[in-house]
Amino acid sequence: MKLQEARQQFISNWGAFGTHWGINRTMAQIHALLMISPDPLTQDDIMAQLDISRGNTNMNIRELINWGLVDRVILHGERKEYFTAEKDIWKVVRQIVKERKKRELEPMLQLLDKLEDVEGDKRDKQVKAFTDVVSGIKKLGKQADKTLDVMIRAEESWFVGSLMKLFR
Amino acid sequence: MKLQEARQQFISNWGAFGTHWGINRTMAQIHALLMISPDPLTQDDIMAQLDISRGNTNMNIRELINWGLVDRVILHGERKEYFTAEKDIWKVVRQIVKERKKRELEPMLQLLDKLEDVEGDKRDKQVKAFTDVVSGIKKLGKQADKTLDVMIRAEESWFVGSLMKLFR
DNA sequence: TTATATTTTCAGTAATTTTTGAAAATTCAA
DNA sequence: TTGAATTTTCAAAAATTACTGAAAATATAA
Repeated sequence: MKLQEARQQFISNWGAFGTHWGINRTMAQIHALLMISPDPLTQDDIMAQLDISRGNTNMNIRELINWGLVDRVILHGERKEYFTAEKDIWKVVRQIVKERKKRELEPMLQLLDKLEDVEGDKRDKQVKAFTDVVSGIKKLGKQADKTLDVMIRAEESWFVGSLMKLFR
Repeated sequence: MKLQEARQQFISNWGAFGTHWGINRTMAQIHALLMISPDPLTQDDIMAQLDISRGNTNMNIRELINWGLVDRVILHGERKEYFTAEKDIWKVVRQIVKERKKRELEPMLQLLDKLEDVEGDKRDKQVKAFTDVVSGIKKLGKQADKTLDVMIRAEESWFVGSLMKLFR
């Protein structure tokens, strides 16, 4: 397969993949494009390569910067801003995990704390079913929270090595 | 907090949570409702409690059944079908992991295999950047694939126990 | 069988999300 | 400063996704 075709396929599939994970298609495509681009790109490069509007490009780049997946780069003597993405996939995954933990897991755990001490007789089937499910989720969520904390701090070699031992 | 309010909050938040993970709101809400319901419910119960149409209810129940998260139940001497959801959150998570692995991770790995052997000189910066990223993702993906396989087969106690040791 | 209860389908509609593009704001070289 | 280059904003339009409700299909009791 030729490079150009392979790049297109990668970008398009990474975009489709994103939509299954609550990330919008364009944002995932910009991320894909920047990951496979050896040099930083300008907003106009991205617009041209993905054939999308200036506004769309700008908003999604900004969102990628918020997620910590893309950085602004100032190039010596250039007026325009350039953008670049982390290319080490392990670092990318860690960054995504870190953000999603903060944005989703932590608020969910807070909610569960509130919901767990619902009024009513634990003998009531309805009350029991509810609190059992809520505490189960809370327990698993707390475990996940701790595990992810360690993972976020870990080096790739350490993590993969440990997992290898654990999971053969 | 009163049970009814807590249930409402749980259902509504579980729905919002789902949308961040590529699952539609209603499907996640039906799942939430069934998880906290001690007894199986009919389609009409679900329609009434979530205030949604028959068609919507039916389609999303079927989808939940496809995901292996909800089961049809025939109740002795009853004409109507009843539905129930797995309440052990560890089993729920394992089932979701299993499905997503099959639906997303495996096809992605197949694609990466194809994309990895792109034509062209490895000295070419463009080619190198592309293949480096693709092989990096493939490597991590394969590791994840193996790890998840073991997780799917594991008992909760084994998994949590091992993680505890590993991650303090 | 037949009648009735129940489930499923799906075209049309509604709601939500994404994208555009032009105007406003900002930046920076001269 | 000024003004051209560049970035940002955001109302409106387009695209996508989800939902409704009634008709069709299916299942079951009599």
